[in-house]
Amino acid sequence: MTDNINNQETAARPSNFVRDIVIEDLKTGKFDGRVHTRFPPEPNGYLHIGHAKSICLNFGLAEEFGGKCNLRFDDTNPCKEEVEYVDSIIEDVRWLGFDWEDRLFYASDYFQQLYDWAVQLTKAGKAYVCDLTGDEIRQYRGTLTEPGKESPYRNRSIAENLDLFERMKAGEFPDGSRTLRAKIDMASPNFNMRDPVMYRILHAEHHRTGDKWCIYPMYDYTHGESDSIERITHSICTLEFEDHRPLYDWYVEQLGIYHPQQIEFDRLNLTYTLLSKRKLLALVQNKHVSGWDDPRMPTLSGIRRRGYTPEALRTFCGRIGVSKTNGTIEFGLLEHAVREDLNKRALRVMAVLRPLKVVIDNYPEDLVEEMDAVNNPEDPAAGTRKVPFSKVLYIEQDDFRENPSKQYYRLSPGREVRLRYGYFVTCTSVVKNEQDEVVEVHCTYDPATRGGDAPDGRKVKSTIHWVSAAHAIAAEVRLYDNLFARENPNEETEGRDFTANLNPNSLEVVADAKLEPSLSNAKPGAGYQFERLGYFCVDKDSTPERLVLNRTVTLRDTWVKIEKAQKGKGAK
RNA sequence: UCCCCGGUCGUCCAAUGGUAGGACAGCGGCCUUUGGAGCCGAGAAUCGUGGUUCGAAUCCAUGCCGGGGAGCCA
Repeated sequence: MTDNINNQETAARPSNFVRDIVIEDLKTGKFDGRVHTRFPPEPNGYLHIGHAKSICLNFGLAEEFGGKCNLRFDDTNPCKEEVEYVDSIIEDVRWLGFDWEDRLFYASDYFQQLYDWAVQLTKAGKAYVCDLTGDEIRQYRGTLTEPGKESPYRNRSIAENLDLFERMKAGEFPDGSRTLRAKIDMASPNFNMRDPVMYRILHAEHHRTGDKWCIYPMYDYTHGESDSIERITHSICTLEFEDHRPLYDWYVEQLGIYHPQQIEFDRLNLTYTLLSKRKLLALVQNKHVSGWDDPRMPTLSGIRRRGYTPEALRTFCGRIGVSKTNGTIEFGLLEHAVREDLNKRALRVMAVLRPLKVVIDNYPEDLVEEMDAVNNPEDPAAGTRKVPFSKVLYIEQDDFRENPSKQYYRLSPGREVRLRYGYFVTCTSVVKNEQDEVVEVHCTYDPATRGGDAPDGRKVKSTIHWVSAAHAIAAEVRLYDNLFARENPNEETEGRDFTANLNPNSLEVVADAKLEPSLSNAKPGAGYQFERLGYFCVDKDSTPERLVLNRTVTLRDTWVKIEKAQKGKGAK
């Protein structure tokens, strides 16, 4: 194990305080040189990118130090949990590329053991059955500044407690009528220690145990013991559980069982993004999005459908670091991570989102040439393909300007540009409609520049993409922007809830994009770079008749910056 | 108001008493058959005040600011 501490890979990883604790524990032999973590979601919603951070941390630590990481469902509240969520969580963690082998567990697997331990604590006088109502418990608990009062049921005899707890389990009492509570300290400055509830009565169907139980253990009572059963060494959770650690420790100490170490880190916050299961659920239920896997959602299923790769996500999670600061990561860092990954791997292809017809007047009427195009300049092994070229083409509307500014150097009247992998063409005239809009551009081409090279060495400032009109495939392309218009979607706007911050333009559907023919058998999930436009992937809504694509992310675009700066100047 | 946890470039993370460094963003340049990618460069921070020390982002005190906490949720 010392080898694991000192090997080069370890040294190369960025340090963070959780990792430092693990390294220190390995050094001192605290857990006999073991590293055993767990990722413990409650199956009450879909996983989002915030969970990815936790997954990468937990599985990553195990990976780095030759340890293990379990997947465990914290399913102690049957009212909120569903198998649909269990299934999606399993799929998402796998997709991220992690493997828990045969260590898939459920807190509900431990219900009997947990019950037995509760009996043990009761027998030891450390737990009691309380008949206070929810409201009364709250009143007795005290306030931030005042200590709580002891429950009148606190000093019941052990025999009575045992009897009542058994009858709670047997279903003799209605929901909410009694609880089992730990007998700790009603005057503790930490609310979690003011006789916390261990068990509540819930006559509810559990997605795994059915109606076997009508009492369910609380998170605080369950978590440490579950970790203990699984021999977890480092129980990593988010910051809001810091105040719960004394209770976590109390339970395992009173029980005298193996004691894992809880460590808290900061949860992920992303600009323009909401990472709260409750609010994401509301977006789904109120149809603000098409579902949990809407490509605008920060869920792993949404992100996956959007075209992000697991590699990009893992890189991102590694790069953002782990600390105890409450920070917010800029969304741009995530985008950078996908671009970096996709740039290396995505096949290039030409597609025109908003077609403008181009006629090359001096090109033979019926000639079709197959031009050689490079599939990925970053990866020679990806090879080349043929792209048909003909007299009538589509180019991007953005790539033509009748009255260009000085800095605009794409196609305009009288100017020569390169059609990528095609020819140099010069604009000679335009055709306009009644609204004075350019609907057709006429050009001449230079036959000597076939493939895009000028034998006389002359240069053009711009290279633009195109597709042959006769060969183009029509497709629907969905363009996405931030789901929220505000950097912090939680910020209230005049007392209205977070949905007031939704970006009305987060989805734009381009109904009639034109794609080069090599895309004809593209399969759902496949990702491409549309040259000069961005990364796109085939959506599951595609049919054999009609492709649907999602824009994953645009390419970095310095032109929009120049344009914005120009407009800014013009305004002043 | 009481308890807990934090405060380092615009953002996120490092520096573990010894030259404050990296990434993203922004800016300038080079290169380019993607205004992409790549390459180079400059700029940019230790919350305030005292103290300990030869030496403090780091240790101590205090103030300020931010986050979390009064579920029979997790």
